[in-house]
Amino acid sequence: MNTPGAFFEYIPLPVLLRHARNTYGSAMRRALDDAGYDDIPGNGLYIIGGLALGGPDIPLGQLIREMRLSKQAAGQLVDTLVTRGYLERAMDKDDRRKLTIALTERGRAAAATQAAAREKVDAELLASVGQDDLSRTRRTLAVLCDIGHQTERAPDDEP
Amino acid sequence: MNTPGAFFEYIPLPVLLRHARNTYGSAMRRALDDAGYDDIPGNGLYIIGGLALGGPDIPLGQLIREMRLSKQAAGQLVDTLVTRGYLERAMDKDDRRKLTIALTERGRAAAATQAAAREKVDAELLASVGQDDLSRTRRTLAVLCDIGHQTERAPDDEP
DNA sequence: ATTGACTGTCAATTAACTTGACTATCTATC
DNA sequence: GATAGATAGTCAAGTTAATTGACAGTCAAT
Repeated sequence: MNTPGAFFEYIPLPVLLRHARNTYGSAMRRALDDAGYDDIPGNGLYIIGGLALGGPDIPLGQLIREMRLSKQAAGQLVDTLVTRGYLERAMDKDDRRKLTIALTERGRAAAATQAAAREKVDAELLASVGQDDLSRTRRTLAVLCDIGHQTERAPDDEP
Repeated sequence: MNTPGAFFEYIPLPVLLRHARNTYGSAMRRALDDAGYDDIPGNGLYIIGGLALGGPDIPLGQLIREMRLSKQAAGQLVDTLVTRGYLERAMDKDDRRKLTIALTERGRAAAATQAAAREKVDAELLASVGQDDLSRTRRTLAVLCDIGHQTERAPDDEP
């Protein structure tokens, strides 16, 4: 990719997906670093972004499954995000096994920074390829996600 | 994504990209596990797949930059892949600083398994969305990669 | 020859994730 | 209602992956 269009006549789709995802990842990471939110662990972006989108009452379990992370790892991740001031834990009053996580003020600010960086890339992409290709791409990616969900199991799924 | 089409009215592109990539990742990983190649570390797939594509003389440095990995981490990764019988190291005879890595027999077999798994997903995707959308998606993803390459630096880049 | 850039290694540390065992809470069945 | 099973999360220990910093060998250009 440093020698654009060379070497590989055919770049595998997973490699393209990885680099494309990385464009967003780097942009978001850099924006957050520049704004002083430089202590968010890797998957933290996923949680913070997901909470910002899904509202404060999004079930943690759903995010965990999407991330393919064991519940222990997720617990640790939430722990550090709480420690660093991005999240708050609270008990779910209907089901006291569950915990609810919500963004703090700092968390919301970080989420806003992250979303802005994402939208900036979105805008560049839209300007380059146009709305039609963008929509088709979205649809194609959604199909790809579904293909995965038909056969997969989470890391700590019981057989 | 476990509740398809629900909750989020708009799934951010980086999230879609992540899950789409994961479809390939899981499929490849499972195929390799089933075939007995169950000791390949995460980024090992990238190296093995990249070598299979680019021929035995692909510069390691290029793969490293694509992976955004420090050279030390790359060295360790190659180490374990050598230890586990997937790669061979050799000195570059023209520039004795460089080392060349090449797939062993076992490495080629693993690469073939991996490629087969990838192509199976490719085929499913093609059957679902058709060649036109697939090509447009590829092009869109390539644009996204380029957007990233305009502004980025590797993990251990000097300022 | 000597300086500087490049390629990779060594050693130690940190970060992220996993496994396994456990508690507490809810749900369903008897 | 008791109790068996499933669900949500925690605790602790261990493993793996990647980082940092210091270094040695090689090349290219004065």
